Amino acid sequence: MEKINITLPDGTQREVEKGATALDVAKSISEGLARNVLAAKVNGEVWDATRPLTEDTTLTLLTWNDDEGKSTMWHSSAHLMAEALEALYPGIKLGIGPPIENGFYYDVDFGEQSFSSDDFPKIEKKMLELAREKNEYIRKAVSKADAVTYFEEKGDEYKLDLIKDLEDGSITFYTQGNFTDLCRGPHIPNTGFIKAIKLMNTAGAYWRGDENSKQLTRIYGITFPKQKELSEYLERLEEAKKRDHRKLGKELELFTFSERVGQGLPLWLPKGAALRDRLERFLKAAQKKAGYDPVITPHIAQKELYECSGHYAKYGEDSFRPITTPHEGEEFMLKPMNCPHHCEIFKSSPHSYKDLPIRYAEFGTVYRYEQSGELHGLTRVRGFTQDDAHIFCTPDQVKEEFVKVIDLVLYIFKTLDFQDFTAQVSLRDPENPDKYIGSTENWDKAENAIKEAAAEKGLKTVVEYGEAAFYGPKLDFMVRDAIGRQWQLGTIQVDYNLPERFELEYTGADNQKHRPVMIHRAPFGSMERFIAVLIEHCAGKFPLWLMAEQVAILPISEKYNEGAEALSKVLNNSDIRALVDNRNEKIGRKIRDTELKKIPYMIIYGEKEHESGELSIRKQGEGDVGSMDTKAFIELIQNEVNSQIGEFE
RNA sequence: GCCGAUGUAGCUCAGCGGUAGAGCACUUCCUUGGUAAGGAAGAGGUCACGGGUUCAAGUCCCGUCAUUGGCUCCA
Repeated sequence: MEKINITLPDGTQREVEKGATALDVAKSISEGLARNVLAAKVNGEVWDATRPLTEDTTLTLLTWNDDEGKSTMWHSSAHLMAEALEALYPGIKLGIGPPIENGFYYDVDFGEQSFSSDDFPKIEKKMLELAREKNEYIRKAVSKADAVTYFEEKGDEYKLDLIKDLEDGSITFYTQGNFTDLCRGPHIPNTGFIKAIKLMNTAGAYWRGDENSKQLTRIYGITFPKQKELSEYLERLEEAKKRDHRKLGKELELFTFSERVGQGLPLWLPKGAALRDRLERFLKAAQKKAGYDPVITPHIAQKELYECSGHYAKYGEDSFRPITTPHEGEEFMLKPMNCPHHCEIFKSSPHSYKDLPIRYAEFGTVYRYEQSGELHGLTRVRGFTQDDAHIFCTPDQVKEEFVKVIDLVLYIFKTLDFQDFTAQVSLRDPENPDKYIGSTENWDKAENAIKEAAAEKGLKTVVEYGEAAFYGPKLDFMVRDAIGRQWQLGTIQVDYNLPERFELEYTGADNQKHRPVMIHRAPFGSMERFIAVLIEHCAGKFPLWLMAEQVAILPISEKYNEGAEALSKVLNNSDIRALVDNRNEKIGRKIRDTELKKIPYMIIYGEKEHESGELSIRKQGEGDVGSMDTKAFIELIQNEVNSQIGEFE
């Protein structure tokens, strides 16, 4: 019998018979491992664990602990759901059923049959039933003609549409139980690995994402190898729901919306405005140190400005319509971007290379007509404020400026406790060099500058080719919040387009005119979005320095209201935001209400404190933390605030 | 924008053809209490808006608006 060599990830080698499978290899290591193998990575490609190996191979066994193992299982789960659906709804047609980040979906055309999420339990039950049969997923290569015949007989036009684009000889079917699907695989060995099943929701989805095509019913689901993991997943979803910024924003009285004001136009309530103001002042202080010059520009501008910038041609149709003057019929647009205004500021006077870089910063409110279905709390709105700045510099200064902006972003992330983040570097699509404006030399220079700056700062980066804007490469910061969700926040973008369009120039050392490079940057991104993410990240328990109400003084009875008021004045004079709960309520009640408002510190104030001057302190979420005098308490708060904000160097 | 769901008191929700409900919040009174809900009374609603069906409509039907889960989009 012929032998082949298997190299495992730890470098060890094994000799097995030709035609052995990854599962066989797993068995030769341990039975326990074999029971957990979902798929295998064979020379870098994910395969069925049951597919025969025919040549020397480097092999990684994939289990539930590997992302590829999970997605294989979810892909197989999509097939299992399709099998259950076919059994329960004969005659349905199937679109595509891929794994996604959390689970899988399948797009289904139910034809005349009615379907709703009320049917989920029935389907889940059927899926479990089929899973217990431990049906194997069997791979079979078919010719294009046979594939077409199969789905013609089945009458599934979607699969036929898919086959149309496939090359003869590359087509495979997978069969488990009574269900056969067009599929490139891979799959788990059998359905028995699927132990816990939950269908999540349904949604309309166009065939091939084209809104002119038929709309199918997309069913989302997720499966696990253990019931316990499903429960944990559902708990995490519950936790996310509790942290939802829309819910907390209402409870903590941060912001609201009004139908009469309009969709996607947030109204900041006093506490939310105070929070936002504190964040803005924090960034302004850092930007001052970093050499930014604050500027202020109006909310509207002549349409011509955006024709010049090119924004009108690209987005004009999907923007708020222009505002017109009463008589002359001049057209003005609500500003969708601050950059054209800043370009005009740059142009207002001549510049020498000695002036560069020039950094104009503005908390600029912009308005964009987002599709109504896209609006979502504070994360997707129609009017929002960018912590915008535009840096005008020479091509040689790009890297240094990038490094400085990264420093600023890192300072913010550190202060607000976003510890887990990655930087996405978006570069040109090497296949389509003509898509981009600006010289190849400048692009090379800028792309290298970004990569070098990111490397110098030790950022964890992901490089995406083809994700650059047509006007320049960019660096986006993706943060992971406290419960593991990813959000895109800050962005730094190089721009060759606007300096060109606005004919910006500076005089170089050679006494010639040169075109500056522009860098757009927004460390928060937008105040709205950032605050939404911050709320969800800290579950509404903001760091002390950001809290609108830092300390609640709770008098034991009305007799001590006066003393409590006096104490609050002392604290307020030391820049501590304190309030007195002077309601006619018992202390237990006041503590409870204060806890729910997430106020970080409480001072219980009664006879004992009034006499001794020693304050009884409670910390939110922790309870009684002992007593101290007023001076010590003030220091405690001030030290905590100072340690949270730190210094931007 | 498209498909589905939802819209009842400040908030969370029940009611689903026959006189608008609960809990919390709010107001007043009683109580003046020591570490997560003291007691009583009261006030509060054109049941999102506009049409229709019906003797009778939060309740059934249609439209609009908004919210929401997705899809498409995102300077």
